[in-house]
Amino acid sequence: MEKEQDKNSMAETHASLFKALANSSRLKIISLLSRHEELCVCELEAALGHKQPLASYHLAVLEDAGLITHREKGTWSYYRLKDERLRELLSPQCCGSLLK
Amino acid sequence: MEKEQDKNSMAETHASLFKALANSSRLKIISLLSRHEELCVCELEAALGHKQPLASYHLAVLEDAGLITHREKGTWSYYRLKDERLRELLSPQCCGSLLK
DNA sequence: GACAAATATCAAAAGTTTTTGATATAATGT
DNA sequence: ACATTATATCAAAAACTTTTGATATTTGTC
Repeated sequence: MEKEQDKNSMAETHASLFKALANSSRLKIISLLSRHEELCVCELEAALGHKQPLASYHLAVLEDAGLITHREKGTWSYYRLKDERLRELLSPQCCGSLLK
Repeated sequence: MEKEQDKNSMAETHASLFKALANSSRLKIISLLSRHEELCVCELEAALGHKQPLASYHLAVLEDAGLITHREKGTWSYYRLKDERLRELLSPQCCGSLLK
C-alpha cells in the first residue's frame, strides 16, 4: 500500500550512501583506513595531499553516512572504517578492489 | 611501483560509478528497469513524474556509466538494465532492496 | 507533403558540493 | 602563563550537477 513511498525513501536512503562514496578522495580515505585500523586527521591529510579542513570535511561526510567512526584522544581524532557497513552495501568483488 | 597511480585511478573509476548511483531518480530508473526488461523514455518519464529532457538526461548518465543500454526502434528508445554490472558492484543484499 | 509523437540536445538557471582561507577550541609541552 | 599542535567549524568562492524551456531530428500517419 505504501509501496510507492517505500520505493522513494529507499531510493533516497541509498542515494545518500552512494553520494558519500561518489568522490575519489573519500574512496582513498576508505582504502587507507582499510589498511590501518585507525588513522588521525593529520595522517590522512598528508596521505591525500589535502589541506586539513578539506580532510576533515571528507571525514565528516563519511561519518555522517555511517561508513566510518572516530574516537578522540587529546587533540587527536582517530578515524576507523566501519567495514561491515561497506560489505553490506558493496559486492565482495568491489570490496576486494577498494579495501586493502 | 605504479601502485599510487593504480590506487588513484581505481578511486576515480569507482567514484564515477558511484556518482551515477548517487541520485534517487536514477535509482528509481534502475528499480523500474529491474522490473520490466525494457522501458521507453516516455514510460520512465511518466513513472518518475519528470519532464522528458530530464528523464533523457538521467538515462544518459546511467548509460555513460555502463549501467544500462538502449536500442532504438523508430522514434522510440528502449532502455534496459545491465544488471550484471550492478551485481558486480553492489552486494546481494543491496541488489535485493534496489532491484525488483 | 503536412502533422504529430518520441526522443535528443542545447544553453541558461537553479541548486548542491567541494575547496579555500580565516578563525576558534582544546590539549600538550615549556 | 605561553607557544605549539591537532582538529573543527565557518563563510565565501569555485566547481559541478540538476532542472528547465526551447529547438532539432526522425519516424509514422493522414
